[in-house]
Amino acid sequence: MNAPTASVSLNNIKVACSQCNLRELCLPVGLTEQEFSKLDALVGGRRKVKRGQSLYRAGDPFEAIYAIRTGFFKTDLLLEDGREQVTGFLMAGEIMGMDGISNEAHTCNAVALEDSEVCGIPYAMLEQLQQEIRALQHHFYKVMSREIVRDQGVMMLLGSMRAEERLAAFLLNLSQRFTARGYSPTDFHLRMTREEIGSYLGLKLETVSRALSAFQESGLVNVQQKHIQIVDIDGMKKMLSRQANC
Amino acid sequence: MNAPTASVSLNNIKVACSQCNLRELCLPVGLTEQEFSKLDALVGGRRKVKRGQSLYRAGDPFEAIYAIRTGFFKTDLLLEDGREQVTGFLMAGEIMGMDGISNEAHTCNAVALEDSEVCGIPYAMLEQLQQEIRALQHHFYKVMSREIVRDQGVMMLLGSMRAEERLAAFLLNLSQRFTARGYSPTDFHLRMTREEIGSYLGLKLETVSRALSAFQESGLVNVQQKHIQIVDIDGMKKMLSRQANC
DNA sequence: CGCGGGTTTGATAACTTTCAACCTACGTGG
DNA sequence: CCACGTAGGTTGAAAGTTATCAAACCCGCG
Repeated sequence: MNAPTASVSLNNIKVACSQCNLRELCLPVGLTEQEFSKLDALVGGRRKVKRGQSLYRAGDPFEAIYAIRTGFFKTDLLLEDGREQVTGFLMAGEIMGMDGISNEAHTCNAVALEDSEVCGIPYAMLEQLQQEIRALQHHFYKVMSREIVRDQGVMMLLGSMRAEERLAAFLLNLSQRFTARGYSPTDFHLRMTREEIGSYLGLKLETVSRALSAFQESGLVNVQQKHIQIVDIDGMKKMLSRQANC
Repeated sequence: MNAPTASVSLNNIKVACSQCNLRELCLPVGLTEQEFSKLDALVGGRRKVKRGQSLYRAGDPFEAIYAIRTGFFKTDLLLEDGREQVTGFLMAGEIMGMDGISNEAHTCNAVALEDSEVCGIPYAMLEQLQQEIRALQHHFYKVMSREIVRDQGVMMLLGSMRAEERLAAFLLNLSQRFTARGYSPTDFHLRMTREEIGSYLGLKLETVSRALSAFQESGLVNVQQKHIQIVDIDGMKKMLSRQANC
């Protein structure tokens, strides 16, 4: 057993991307061993973020992007009057902070919704490494592009759906992302409050609550506080295509 | 006079980025002459798109991104039921098509709202050239990041503003972009219909029309069909910060 | 055991959409 | 060159959806 000695600080434990069970979510496939070892050297190390704490705040100088190892985050913007607009919810394997590239400062806040751990990837080094690993460059463009496509989807949701449709789309999206991580597609725990869901969906918290109650009423879901059980996932999907029938 | 012979097809006229008066909008600053000549070789050539025509459609294989030389575009998604969601309006110097990187296919349609001309930039070659010109890599990441930030702004608009606030934000955004291109900040021509504005802002065309009428009523703007004259630009800006006072 | 954040539910108000009629400008073809 | 057709725009009244305000509830935690 190679137990670490006391002199090895926990902070020095580097992430080994090559060993990470999330690498298929966050890295390109088909890297060589050599490429992996370069990558392992790049990743700056893990950082724990306690529930409620910020990983970064709007205005902070941009230095790194972050891959979530464990936990759950929201990103939001604060308006002058103190109201917040949640712009995204992020889970393990997803990448945060790319908004900061354009101005060399973050434009939103990233707040942990549960105790979480992230891998920091210093951006300057990432740009450097992309010169050496073409697959990484290609992959990273894809990641950013995916973010743009995701945002377009949210714009569509906010621009053209009604409250219940928005909530159905939201739950189905979560379901799909949990599935991709090996969790149940139909049973999950909401890490965010109704107010945060509402902010993300452009609704008030009461409206979110009412929509959930309505779904329960129709037998689409069981809601117990933050625990959601999707009973009729096809019925939920029909809520989205329903617009096609009007 | 070096008049082209008949054998010189118009299609062969290459763009010279180094000569383009929009290069400051679309390229990094500080490129060397040598770098510029590489770039000139890269850009695939101009393409004219007549009003109403598509530059690309959702589902088209992704081959290139496009910089707008002249004209005006909208990007939109078509829902199953035929309704459209406009996701952006783009003008000279702006770059389109980055949504296509993630799936190697475009996810939206790009339609010219007036006779336009674009520079196609084959994506594979762009990735290649970034290996040679670091400044280009950095710049292009910034462009994509800016797109993400822009989308966040739209999400905020759709998620937390009322009809008149949305329209005010929209007009001020146009004003600012026209200004950056040397046009009047207060006098401009809308290239899109009320319906397209409405789709972009998550409103019905009648609501857009009413909001414009209300602005005219309050002496904020003069509206004559598609010609907009902003009379009280500070008043418009107050419409946005107004939320802070409630 | 009680407090407080988060949630649910009801009644009312505010906003936006819908439906409908009418108007305006522009391009086409006689 | 003018008339007419049509797409786009404006306005009004009614309906629908969501927000707001208010009260009560639930549950975890100190």
